[in-house]
Amino acid sequence: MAKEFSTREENYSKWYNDIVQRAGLAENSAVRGCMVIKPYGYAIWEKMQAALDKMFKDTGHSNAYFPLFIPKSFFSREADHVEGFAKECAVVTHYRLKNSADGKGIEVDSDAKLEEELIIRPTSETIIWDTYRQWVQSYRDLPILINQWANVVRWEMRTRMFLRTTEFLWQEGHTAHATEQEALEETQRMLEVYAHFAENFMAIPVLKGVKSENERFAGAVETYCIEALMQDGKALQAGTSHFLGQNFAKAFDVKFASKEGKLEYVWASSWGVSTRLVGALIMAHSDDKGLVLPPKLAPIQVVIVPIYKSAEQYELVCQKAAEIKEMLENKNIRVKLDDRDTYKPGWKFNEYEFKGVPVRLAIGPRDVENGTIELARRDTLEKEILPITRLVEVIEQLMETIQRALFDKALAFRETNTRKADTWKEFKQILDDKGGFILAHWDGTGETEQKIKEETKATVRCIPIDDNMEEGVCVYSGKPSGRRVVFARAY
RNA sequence: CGGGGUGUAGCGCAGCCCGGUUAGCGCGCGUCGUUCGGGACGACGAGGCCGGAGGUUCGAAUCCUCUCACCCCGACCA
Repeated sequence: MAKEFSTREENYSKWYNDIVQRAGLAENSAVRGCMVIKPYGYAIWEKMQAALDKMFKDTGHSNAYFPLFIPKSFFSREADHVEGFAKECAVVTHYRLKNSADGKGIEVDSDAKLEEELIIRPTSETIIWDTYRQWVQSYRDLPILINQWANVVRWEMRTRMFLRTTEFLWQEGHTAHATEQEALEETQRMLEVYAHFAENFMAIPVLKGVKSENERFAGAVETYCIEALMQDGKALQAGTSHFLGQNFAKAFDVKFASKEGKLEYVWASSWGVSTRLVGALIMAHSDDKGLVLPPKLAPIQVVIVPIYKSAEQYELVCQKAAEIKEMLENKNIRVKLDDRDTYKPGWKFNEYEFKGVPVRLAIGPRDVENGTIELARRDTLEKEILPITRLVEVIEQLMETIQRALFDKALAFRETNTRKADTWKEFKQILDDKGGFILAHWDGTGETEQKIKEETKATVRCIPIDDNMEEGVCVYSGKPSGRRVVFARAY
């Protein structure tokens, strides 16, 4: 009996929640706004971590860990930074509990008030820069290239699984450099790393660009970003890399003696991606049958489902399946043999389909006899029967093929959903009818952006990094513009 | 914080308007048997302080008051 599954058409956000739940990625916890990331969901995050971590190491970074708590006073050091985060900080005020007077419960011990309140990090710039001050004296101490994998807390009013939760997991890179040029290069290098990761591992095409002033990170001079388009036509910021200038160095007094013997402030960058990427992955590729995962990030790349009637057949088929599993594992393919006798084959087919396993193999007595196996692709839902002798070769090939097919499909979707708008009417029309990315001229002012946002909910997603300069007039104000920027409604 | 909604079995819900004695259904769960190439079927069975507190009443899941929790929509955001 088929279970109901919401479709994207009917109710996009319900479809999304169904996938998260039914694929076993995460569930709501007892704490409002916080989720439990379940093993399968966490396995996807671990795959992301592994790939990113390697890229960070390959570009010269080391991992370290800084405290979860940040003294309140640190926050006020950088003016824009406090203002940006003040409204969403969780604060620790006490360090002890005691039994309540009526003996029925437990309460905060008012005698145990902290002298200085601690903020639970919404991001770590402040504590890291306070630390870097100790580490830097000379140009010889630079650059500092550090990343940390951590959890952060931002007290959001409305949350959605993976896309916006009160606590989330991420990585944050924090680098210190002797020159502006070097810091800027670092910022751009990491943006490239993110773009490469998104496109080659997540199979999601991204636009690289710069944020408008309104959307810039609190405390940054410039925020670079990668923007992806989801299947409902909304944009999702998939990663950011900030050029911090000397803002934090000045706020935390981080100076170094240059080769010339002059005392100068250090230049900085910071960059991060979060578990939000899991949400992006879901919304970019999945279909009405469930999750669809790109092979490079799939915790299970191939699942083998044995088909049998009798106990003898079970033995026979499972033995063959185990051999196949080993053959594939020798090629570093992640294989699961689901030999549970407690579920039927049909049930398993559906199970792995909504879990997004890229390739499913089914093997039964007939196959064992004929030396064949049934192979089904999750992305296209195509099935074929092939000789076992060709299997390893075919699957190795298929991993590449599926990875590429998902990217191509997502790219084609983005291309058909990227449109130019030259008039205000056209602009609104596109948003109402179709959504997607809109390339339009903008006068570059925060006021205009704000007005556009109020009237349409669309924002400037980014000012693309490319050479497509083109004179025009702002779609809203009619003032001159030097290039088109990307607008969209966003997550 | 505004506006709307929902709390009944592990999950999804009906019952409530119009109070009535053992509180129901589907999925899931357990045992047994037949099944097994796209979510099998039958038989039997387990599982509920009807969100919490107070009130009205001979009698409350149902009516009243208060309270708590969660969800959706808006203002903020990776």
